Amino acid sequence: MIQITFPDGSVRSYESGVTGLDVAKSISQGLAKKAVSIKVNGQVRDLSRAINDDATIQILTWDDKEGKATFWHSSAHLMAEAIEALYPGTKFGIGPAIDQGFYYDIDPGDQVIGAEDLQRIEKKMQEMAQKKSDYIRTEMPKTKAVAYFTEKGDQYKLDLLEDLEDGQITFYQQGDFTDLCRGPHVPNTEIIKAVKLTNISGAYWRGDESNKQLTRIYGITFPKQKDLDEYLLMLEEAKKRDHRKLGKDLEIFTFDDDVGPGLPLWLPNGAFLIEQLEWFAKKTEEEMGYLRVRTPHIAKENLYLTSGHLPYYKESMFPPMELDGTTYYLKAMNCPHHHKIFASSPRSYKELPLRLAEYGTCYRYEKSGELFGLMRVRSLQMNDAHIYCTKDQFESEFKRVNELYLRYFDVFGIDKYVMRFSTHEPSKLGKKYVDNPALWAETENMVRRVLIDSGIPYEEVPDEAAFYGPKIDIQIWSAIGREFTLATNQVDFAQPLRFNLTFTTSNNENEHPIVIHRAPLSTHERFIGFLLEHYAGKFPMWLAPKQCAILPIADRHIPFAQEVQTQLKKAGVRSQLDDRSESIGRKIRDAETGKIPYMLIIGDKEQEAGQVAVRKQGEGDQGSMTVDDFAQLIRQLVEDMH
RNA sequence: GCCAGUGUAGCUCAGCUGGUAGAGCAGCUGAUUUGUAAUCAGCUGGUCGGGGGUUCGAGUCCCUCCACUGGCUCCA
Repeated sequence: MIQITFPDGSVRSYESGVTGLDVAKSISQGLAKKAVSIKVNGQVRDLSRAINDDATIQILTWDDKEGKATFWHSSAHLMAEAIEALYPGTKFGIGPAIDQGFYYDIDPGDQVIGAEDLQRIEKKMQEMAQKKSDYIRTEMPKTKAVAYFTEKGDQYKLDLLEDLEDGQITFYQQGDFTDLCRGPHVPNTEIIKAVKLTNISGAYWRGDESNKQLTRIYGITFPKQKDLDEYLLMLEEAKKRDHRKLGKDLEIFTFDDDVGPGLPLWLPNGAFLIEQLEWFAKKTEEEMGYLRVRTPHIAKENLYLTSGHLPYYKESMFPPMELDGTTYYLKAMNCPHHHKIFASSPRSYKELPLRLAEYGTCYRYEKSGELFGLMRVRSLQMNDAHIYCTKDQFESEFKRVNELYLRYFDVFGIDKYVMRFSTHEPSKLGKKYVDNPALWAETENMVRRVLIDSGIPYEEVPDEAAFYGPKIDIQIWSAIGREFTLATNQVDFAQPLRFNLTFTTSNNENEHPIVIHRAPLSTHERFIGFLLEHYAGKFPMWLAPKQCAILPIADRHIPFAQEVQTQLKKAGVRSQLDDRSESIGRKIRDAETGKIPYMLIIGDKEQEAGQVAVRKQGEGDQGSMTVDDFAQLIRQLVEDMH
């Protein structure tokens, strides 16, 4: 007999060799039906595998994150089975579960699988799922596994096998499909009730651009049709938040073929947002001791040779311009210009930390396939600043920058993000990274300490640092789920050396400062794209281009409405007057869909009482009040930044 | 850049197997003067992404370029 400990701490005795499914059944039939896999001593396994020793277990279902992973991984196999049946000779790469579903990378050879094939595959999967095929786990020696895939001619699986240790290789089979796989899997296909293949795209084998591009098919499956319906509904809702749609509807920005891809044109509403953000950033930065500078959009090649960017970054820069025998580049980053400002006069330790800030305009030649609305563009304006400090000041300066981030995040209500701490890979010193092991270790430790001291949860990712130092990034997700770096905060001990930036210490010695690159409000482009989605177009009062719409009921109310507008303008409230000969219902509808926070309805009653009837966007009638009271309400909301 | 797809009026979209463009909204004009999410009528508007080809004839078929979309790769 063995002792099995459950998540609630209770312990039961079972025969040695009992399977996960038996254990689930012993608790309840319901659980046994829902169970997809089992966690045994922290390791997720098939329900059918025997448990031979005392163990702590947890039966996993669809409701568990790891249960979903099992479910989707098995679904990927089901999709592969369907593809093999429909497109014989297809070779298979990898087919993992992901956050929202699964994918399989396949090589259909000469056959082309396009979007219209997805429904066919979906149907086949549903048919196959109903056959209730068991997922059968087998083990075989590597030599036999190699022989199997050699016979099948699947070079991808052979490629994967090469990296596996000798010994027993596990396979899973369901129906006629057999796959090299670590597992685990659901007991049988029947549990997969609803299938949706979401999209199809290319993906390089093993993520390497120099490898062959395979066809990747993404899908998602559910144990109930209702879950799928809900998921599809959620996708629809997300599309409504897409900044590209909102940006068009709310007249924030546009693109034009004659201007060029990735070069946004800011419409008046967008320009207003930019100016409000700049006002806010400048005010905040001034409070925190930053000095504002301004630099040109281009510079000589030499500047980027000195900075070290050119070899690393050339592909991302616009092609050079030749002027009078000299090569110029459009700037892709502001730091070299700022370093030159630091270098423009002898610096004393008494001046440090020196914080130079600029909403600098940069141009980056992003590959055409990478452009994405406002989130990924070729002209961008960065909320940039460079802080030059001594090693002793570094930790407190870095901390101050973090505090600035948190302050901003509080103002904008940004709570769904991941703080990512990127460190270097010691074996790549001198290649990918500047060769200064001591400074890497020292600064990485300082950054880590700041994060821990501030109690900020973070994820550490090795080998993702900038070439000049470690960094932290704030990762966010767009409405349609694409990941972006919103803000960044980077340490740089390399460029001060390259530019030979120095300051005089209190001992009258020359020393190199450390530089912190920071862009807490990202770029105007990405930040406004993010805000559009974050607020679903309903900007807080201080950012709303129009704070209220004045809606006269009949034409005879227009003169009073104009008076109201004048009065509001004097009080600093931004309004828009709808003097069309339209019904009040229509005017309200247009203001509602235009996401204007407040509507002021003016009819006979209001005119007589010298008041306005206030309606709040999305909420409805709020009753009447005087214009002064309304202006006061708006001013208060602006002040609270709500 | 790569793979797959899309590209018809300002916007959202019809247009079957090739016979030479259509709706709703927006816009303009007029009527209407409205009480909390679309008043009515008339009119304007497109070298069907650009170029080339096949054909008696191309929005529809082929080639090519451009842009966009979904991913991959890469990054604020």
